[in-house]
Amino acid sequence: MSATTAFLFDDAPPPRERQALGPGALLLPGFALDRVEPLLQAVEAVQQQAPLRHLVTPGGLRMSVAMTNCGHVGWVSDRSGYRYDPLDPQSGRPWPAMPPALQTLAADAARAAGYDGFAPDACLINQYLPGTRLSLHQDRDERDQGAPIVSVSLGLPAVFLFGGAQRGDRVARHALFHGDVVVWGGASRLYFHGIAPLKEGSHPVLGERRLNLTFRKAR
DNA sequence: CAGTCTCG
DNA sequence: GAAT
Repeated sequence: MSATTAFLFDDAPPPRERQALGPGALLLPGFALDRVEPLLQAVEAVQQQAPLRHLVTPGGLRMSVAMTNCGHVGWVSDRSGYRYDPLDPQSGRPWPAMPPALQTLAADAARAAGYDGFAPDACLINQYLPGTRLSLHQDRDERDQGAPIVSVSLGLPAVFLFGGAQRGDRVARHALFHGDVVVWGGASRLYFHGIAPLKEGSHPVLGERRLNLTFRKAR
């Protein structure tokens, strides 16, 4: 048996190596794994100040993802459109500050993907329950579109949809697991992306849900 | 407008 | 591609 096919018969999954998803886009498998506990503790603290809630699109439709934010600004959607807001519309107070554990992870992951000096001012926290999806979209509400996007997956696995610059471009599907980080910038900064409906399941740490942390430099 | 939806 |  060759070394490259041995994994087919092992108990352990094959090693997952970093993978280019597009020009300037990289999947870093397990990059956040050794920091999960501090990350979850930080997220818990944020949620306590700014609870997860379902936003409404400009068309008036309720998003299936439950969201909250931390950092200087937070991404919000309502009947008037999308925007980054320094205040949590639900409380009228500023979003919780971005915990150092989150800021550091985002900067480290960006650097590992070739983006030095990433200093996010916004962290969107998305909770997916089974059935939750996020339709194909672009991240284009950031004033600073030179900075990359850093996305951290925790809990249940998901299928990441990664297309191209045009909505009609071919869409690739990539499995994302607990601890994975995806970074995209440069030529793929405005690429369409999304999450397929989450499959049922239970994760040993997070239970029947997936958390996604998305870091942006909005201004 | 459209981070959703549905039809073909 | 329509919708709100």
